[in-house]
Amino acid sequence: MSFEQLNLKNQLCHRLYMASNSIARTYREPLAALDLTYPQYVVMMALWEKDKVSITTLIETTAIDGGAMTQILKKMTDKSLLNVIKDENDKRKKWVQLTTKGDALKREAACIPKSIFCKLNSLDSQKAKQLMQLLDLVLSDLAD
Amino acid sequence: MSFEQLNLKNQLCHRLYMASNSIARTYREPLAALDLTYPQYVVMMALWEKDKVSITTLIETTAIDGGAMTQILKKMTDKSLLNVIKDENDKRKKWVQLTTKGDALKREAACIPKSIFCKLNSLDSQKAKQLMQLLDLVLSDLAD
DNA sequence: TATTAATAGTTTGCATGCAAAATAATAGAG
DNA sequence: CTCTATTATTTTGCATGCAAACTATTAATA
Repeated sequence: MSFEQLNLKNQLCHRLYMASNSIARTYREPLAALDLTYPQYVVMMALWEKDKVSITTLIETTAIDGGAMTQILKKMTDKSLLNVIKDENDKRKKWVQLTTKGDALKREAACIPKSIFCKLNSLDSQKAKQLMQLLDLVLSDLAD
Repeated sequence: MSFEQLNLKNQLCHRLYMASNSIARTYREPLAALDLTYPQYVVMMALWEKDKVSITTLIETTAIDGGAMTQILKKMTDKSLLNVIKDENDKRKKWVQLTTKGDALKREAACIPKSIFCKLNSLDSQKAKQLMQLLDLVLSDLAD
């Protein structure tokens, strides 16, 4: 009885695990310059794209864990990047809104995507697009 | 000035982040049945493929953080899945070796890869292979 | 309307990932 | 053969990811 299907080299999951960690690690340095962690950067990107959203929406958009989100928003509030505002009508709900400082940070972050992409020498635009499409297939298949 | 490059939809890293978390989450249930976490499962796969390796080798093979590895091996030792043995000659070095129980677990794990792959309906063998190759490009580009 | 179900967020406990510092021991250079 | 550099592993501190329990509110229903 062979167990080739258990070889690490055949595991898509392990490739994803390594690639995801590897690329997140690559972001560490440039993001440290902005005093942001990777998940915090994801939150910022979400808000730069659409500001003033509910926490639930932010969780859906970023795919960041709800429990972690509470802590992340707390830290980002401490850094004056955003404010969390209670909804007047629905007292369960809260809104997240960038501060002027948070919005302005967008300009400093603008160069990051390109600087990362430049390190991916083997990946031209077409392959990057292809990779994203394949990842989207995985995501839609595993969607709850 | 546009900031499209910062849109979440254009971020390869965010796709990887979501896909990696998503697939690891998918493994949780089947692995819980074996009382294994995902990184512990990766360690097991590495050892099923090649037993009796040094911790350094195991870290390289699995791409698991060294600091985390110490804890993981401790927990797996407590579960009698493996033993960590000091090297006689080089007292810095340690060897990791599966127990009979640890080796036997391979038979129960053998069905897991297929059960996961079955959930990836959109991903036929060819696309899976393609995806792995693209991920390998990313990995080699970002290799230290 | 009194109850019950569903929502929106937070908290908690556990398991990493990661960088940096700390230990211990072997290898190398002079 | 010392002194120093390198190697192997552990420890520490911080930031999540995740499941489950918990709190506070609002919605739905009998």
